[in-house]
Amino acid sequence: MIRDEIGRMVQEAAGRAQEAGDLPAVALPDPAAIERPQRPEHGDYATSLPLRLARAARAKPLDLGAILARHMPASDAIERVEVAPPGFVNFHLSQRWLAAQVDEIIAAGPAFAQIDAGAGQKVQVEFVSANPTGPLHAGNGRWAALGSALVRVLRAAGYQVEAEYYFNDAGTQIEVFGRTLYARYQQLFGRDVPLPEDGYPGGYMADLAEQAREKFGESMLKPEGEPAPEELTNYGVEQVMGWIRSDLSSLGVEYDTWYREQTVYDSGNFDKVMALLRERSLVIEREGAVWFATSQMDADKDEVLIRSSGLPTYLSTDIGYHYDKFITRKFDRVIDIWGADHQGHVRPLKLAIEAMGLDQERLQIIIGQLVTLRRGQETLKLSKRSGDIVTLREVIDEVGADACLYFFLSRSADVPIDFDLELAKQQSAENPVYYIQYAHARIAGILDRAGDLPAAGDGEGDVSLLTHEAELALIRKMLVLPELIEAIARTLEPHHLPHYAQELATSFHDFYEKCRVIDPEQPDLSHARLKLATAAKSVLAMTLELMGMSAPDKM
RNA sequence: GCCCCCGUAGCUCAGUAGGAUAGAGCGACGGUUUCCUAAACCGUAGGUCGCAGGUUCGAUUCCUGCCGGGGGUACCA
Repeated sequence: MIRDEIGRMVQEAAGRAQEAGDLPAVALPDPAAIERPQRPEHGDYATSLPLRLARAARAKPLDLGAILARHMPASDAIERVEVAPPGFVNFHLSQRWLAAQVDEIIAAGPAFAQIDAGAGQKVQVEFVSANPTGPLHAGNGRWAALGSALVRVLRAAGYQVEAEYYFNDAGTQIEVFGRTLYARYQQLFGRDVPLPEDGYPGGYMADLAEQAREKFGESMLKPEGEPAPEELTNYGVEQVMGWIRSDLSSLGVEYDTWYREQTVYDSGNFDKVMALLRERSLVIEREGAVWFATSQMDADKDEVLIRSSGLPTYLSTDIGYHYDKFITRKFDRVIDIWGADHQGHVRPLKLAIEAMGLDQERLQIIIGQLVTLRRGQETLKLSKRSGDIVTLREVIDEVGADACLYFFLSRSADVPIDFDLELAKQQSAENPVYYIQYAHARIAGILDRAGDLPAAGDGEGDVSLLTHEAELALIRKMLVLPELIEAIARTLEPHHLPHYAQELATSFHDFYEKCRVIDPEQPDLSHARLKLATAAKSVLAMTLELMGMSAPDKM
């Protein structure tokens, strides 16, 4: 990345200046902070190092800037180095170097978006992980979009990434699910059985019971008063898991591992981690329950691990699950994406990680604010337990997978989303999604017609002919992608991706208006522009792919 | 009460580990097509960055307090 190269050059300049005695031996920031100025006249990159060093060096920022500029190593990429008040050093890329990047981008192909920030570190990203007690609802789509984009970006950034879905196929909610299903099933045979009070009221449970009847006939019917047969519950859970997988798949979201909660027990990891916590005297028994003594650590209250009923809590299995992630499967880093309604679990789980003797920092939990769904004025509930849900499937069918991904991805995880289905449908015609995809389709159209053009003088097209402002602006925009990937991998904030895609499309559309690509009168320039279009198509496609969106050749 | 997140243009939101004159989309208003897709382009209007202090050469960005909104504070997940 040219940005990093400039950073190294600035450091080198500072080092040389110190050797030459022009700059006092003050500590230099590592690495030198390179920014992108907001205004074009301030160049492509800038550093405020002079302002930062002024105090320690007891010198005027402008003088320091001049010293740095004087000691900057020569580079083909940089045409001009300027010192600007109050103490910036601005770097202008050379037009020739910029134009040459078009060939570089084409030659690199997908590797253009590949950087090595991760150095092969093993990272797991776990997301969605909704209970298999009902179909995914619209809000779950947010975590699907965010998580899958993050996985792709981290891979591009050189991490070895595994995407994982955690199925809570054991525990209280499954038991309730089973009772509800069995009640629905019995009703089909005329038994007057009420739905459990705490059960799942959604209509899909009745559909599921109907399916069960088709499969099992009445063989699941047990004598009155007996509990729900395990086989029926398992059947229901498997069905729901199938729905979930297929919904995610139609969003283009792929997982490497579908992990089952039951595995935490079967593998012995649950017992191991409980024993570990006991060894460290962090487990106490009180009021008939077993507690994790987090108040002895950095918390103001203890947490229940095993209820007085003997059943483990969600927290305790999650602790076992994370023991499995770190100890058994040896991930260097684990990223969990949770909704804000789970934020209370962050502290206790992190304390458990610490209790295992691991650095808390290895577990990063992204807390995303919740999605509320509305249809016009009517606010819709997004809870399986309250019954009336809007499924992710409905949203995908109504607004399309691409628009859905784009919408969920374009907002920071820190802000709640108010999703208006009516509005989403209305706006789908003038959606940014189409704006971006249209740019890709436009290029495909141009490349299709390129055959009509006479051959270029040099046989392939000399990119140094690309000197128009709009051409250079497009190239500059393309060069942002690797920097963006680095930033997203560092901040775990993929919402920059849609904004970038939009800017890139704008740069292309602007170029398209101002520079005619296919012009038989100017074959050399045309071939150079075809290369630029080819490179832009490639970068656009990579950006769309990182978001999980399609890049159509025709619209 | 305590903890977490948010408050930026009429609306929806960006602002990339404090930087130089705060941006985009939509909406509003006005323009652009003998020419590769007008699902496009160009222009105009629109802001005391919730309020008040503090740190700093410099704060939308960091700290404190207040106001407003969302979430959490269960032997639910």
